[in-house]
Formats: sequence, structure tokens, C-alpha cells
Amino acid sequence: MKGREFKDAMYDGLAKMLKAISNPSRLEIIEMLSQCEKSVEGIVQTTNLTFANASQHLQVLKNNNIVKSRKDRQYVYYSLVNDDFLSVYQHIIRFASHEIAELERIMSRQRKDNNAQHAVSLVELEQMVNADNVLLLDVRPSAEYEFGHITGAISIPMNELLTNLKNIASDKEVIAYCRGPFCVLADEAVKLLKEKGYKVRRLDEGYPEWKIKQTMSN
Amino acid sequence: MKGREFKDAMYDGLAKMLKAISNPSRLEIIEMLSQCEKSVEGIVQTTNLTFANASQHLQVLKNNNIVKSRKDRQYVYYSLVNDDFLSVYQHIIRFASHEIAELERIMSRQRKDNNAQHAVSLVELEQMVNADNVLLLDVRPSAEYEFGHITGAISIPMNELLTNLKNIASDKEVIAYCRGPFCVLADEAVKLLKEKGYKVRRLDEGYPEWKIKQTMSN
DNA sequence: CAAGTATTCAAGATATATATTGAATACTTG
DNA sequence: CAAGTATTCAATATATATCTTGAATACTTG
Repeated sequence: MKGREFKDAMYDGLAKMLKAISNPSRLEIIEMLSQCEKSVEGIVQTTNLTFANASQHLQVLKNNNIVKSRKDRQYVYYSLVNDDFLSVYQHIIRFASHEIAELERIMSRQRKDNNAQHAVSLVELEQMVNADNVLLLDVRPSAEYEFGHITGAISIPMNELLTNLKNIASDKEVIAYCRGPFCVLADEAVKLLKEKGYKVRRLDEGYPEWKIKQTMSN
Repeated sequence: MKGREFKDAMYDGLAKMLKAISNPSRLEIIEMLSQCEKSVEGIVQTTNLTFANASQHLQVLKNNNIVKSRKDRQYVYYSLVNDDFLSVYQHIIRFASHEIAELERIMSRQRKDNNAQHAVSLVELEQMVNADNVLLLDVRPSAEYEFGHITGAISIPMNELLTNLKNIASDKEVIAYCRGPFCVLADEAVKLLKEKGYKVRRLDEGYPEWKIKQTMSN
């Protein structure tokens, strides 16, 4: 193989993989699957996609070795192939949300609308949790919490938050987290809890970022 | 802005940026620009693209804030906007070349064809250079060497290597490096030097990976 | 095994991406 | 300012990506 052929083959392959993730719907699917595996139905419910369309996007991701599937009874469950991809994805997200001016602007407006500025970083969180005057709140759907969550967090899914305020000690500072920087659940939680008089902030990142950080440090 | 609108805006923006780099020619341009700034002509020379086509690809990268340009006399020089993108790009490359089976296969065949297996990693290099029985050889074009190179490296561009063997001490182990894992110059250097009886290996990574690693550790 | 459900397939219409061509612009140099 | 050079623009043809629709498949459950 000549040098030019090698280069072409490598760049073609790399571009093919990148194309597979260069689509808004597929990026949203990736974010969902970085929480836990989901059936096609689970994906359809939170994305507005039709069944056929979601299935097609999943095939694209599968053909490019980004997700894998297993069948259990009538259902097909999809999940990310491994954490290596998740780690790359997070690098991309972090770059995009800090360095692309347009995205930075949209994001800060979203935080402001929900009164959720001054987010806490994972590093800060670590110190705060040790200090023990903090309540770490996971507002993702409970299935995602059960699949994995930040050590020490309690689970109150966003749609049950209003009816479960009694379970939130009002003397502690609440740190809410969700799926990641692009997820709005924690923003909504901050807004609601602030209105109810709580001292509350959101985590800048989400569960997947915490998980990758854990596996990195081992 | 509702949650769905926010998500759509963020994923659209992220997909747009990813699409900008999801093209073989643009990936090759990015690799070139991670060495040093280049004029359009410089890019045309090493890529097989026509002027108009290269220019169009550069516009795409520029509109997505991946490269910037400056004009000097008749020439327009392009370069990467900053090292944050370079760092993300390297994460992507590392993932792709290790985790995508097809690319891994192509890469190892390329190394084998040039007798360049057993590449040295940056970490290993650091230890070897300290031991001082090693000659670090930069085989990129001299303009790229002059713009920046690994500390301690000497420059012999690949196309001048055969006529400059006298400058390579034969008692040392030679470590050749070039633009990065997708660049073939170091492979060709290993092949040539092995045929001439040198003890030689290539660096797995290239100058940009070393540079990012330097700035990270500061 | 019939009926129901979850998922995928196949075909088509529309939108976007890409490379090519020839011309236009902008700058430099004599 | 005329001639030359580097780069970009605009228009087009082709290829690829995307979403929709309706059907086909595969599995489960009664």
C-alpha cells in the first residue's frame, strides 16, 4: 500500500465514523445511551422520532461500532459499545460548549432562564460532599439512577420532584445533576427548588462524566 | 426557551461542527495545519486537491471556527484557531485508530509493510531520551520543524534522508517521528534506515501530540 | 396457531454535501 | 497602471443523507 492509499483509507474511515455521529438525532441518542441501555421504544419516547426513523439512526450507529444491541423477549436493547467512545464524546461536548461561541451563548441563556447559573464542577463537588452539608440530587428517571449514579446521591426524578419536596432537607445545599451539560432536567430542578426557597445549584456535568472520571483515576 | 428547543439548538450546533470535520479532505487539512500554518498553495501541493476545492474546504472549516486565516502579501495563511480543538482532534484519532477494527487493521498493515512495528510511545520516548543513547529524528519538511519540534530532535526531511545518512550516528538507536499516527513519513524513514543497517523505530505519535502533552502538564 | 406488539426493511421525495469548471477579485510587482 | 499571481466565488452535476410511508419480519402471549 502506497502512502497516499494509506492516508486515503485512514481519513475515509475516520470521516465515516465522524459522519455517523454528526447528526442531531444521533447525538441525542448517544446521550441517552450514555446513561443506560434503552429499548427502541425508550428512545422514541424521549426524542420525538418515529419508530422507523429511530431504528434507522440506530442502525447507522451500530454499523459504525458506536452502539451494540441485544434482544430480550420482544425488545431490542441498545447501548454504547464501550467507555472509550463515551470518553471521546465527552471531550467533544466539552470543547463544543466552551469554544463554539454560539453554543456557549445558547447554554448560558438556558442556565439563566432557569436561574441555574454558578454551576458546580465535578472537582468542586468532591470537596463539598466531603464537607457533608450537601444533598446530592439525581433528577433523572429512576431507571437511569438504578443503572448507575454518583456515589451518595438520592433519586427524585424531575417529574416527581414537586410532590416529593418533603424528602429534601431544607438545611442543606442541594446540588442537582442529570444526564450531562446538554440535559435540562437539572436546570428545571434548580428553578423549581429555588422557587420553593431551597439553596440549590446544578452540577455542570452529569452522571456519565462522573463515571468516566472514576474509571480514569483507577 | 423550552427544554426541547434548547436541546435541538445544542445538538444542531454540535452536529454542524462535527459535520465540518467529517470529511476526508478536511481531516487531512486539519492534520497539515496542526503542524504549522500553511498557505492554500501549501495545502494544494500535498493533498491532490484543486485550488478551488481546497479553498472551499477551508471556508467550511473557517465558518465553523476550526481554522483562522491571515493575509500576508498575495498569500492567505491558514492555521488552527487554538490548541483546544487540536486536543479534541487527537482524542478522536486515538480512539479511531485503536477502537475501529478496520482502521486498526489498515494501520498495522502499513506499519508492517514498512517494517515499522514496535513503535515507541511518547512516554517511552521520555525515558529513552534521558538515557542519552538515542537519536531523535524529525523527518517532516523543514518548515514544519522550524515552526516547532520535539526538544532535542534533529531535522532531516524525508526526501533528503538518503543523501544525509552521514549525519546520523550509527551507534545510537534512531527514533523517527513525523506529523502523527496517520502520517507515513516516519514509516518510510524506518524502512529506509533499516535497509541501511540502522537500529530504528518510529514514534507512535507525532509532533502535535507531543506539543499538547507539554501544554497539558504546565 | 392466531393475534398483538416491537422492530426493521424498502422505496421514494427532498435536502444537503461534494467536486468541477470557468470566471471574478485582490493583491503585487515591474 | 498593466500584467501576473493567489485565492475565492458562482453555477452546475452528481452523490449522499434524511425523513416519511407502508409493509414485512420476528417474537410473545393467550
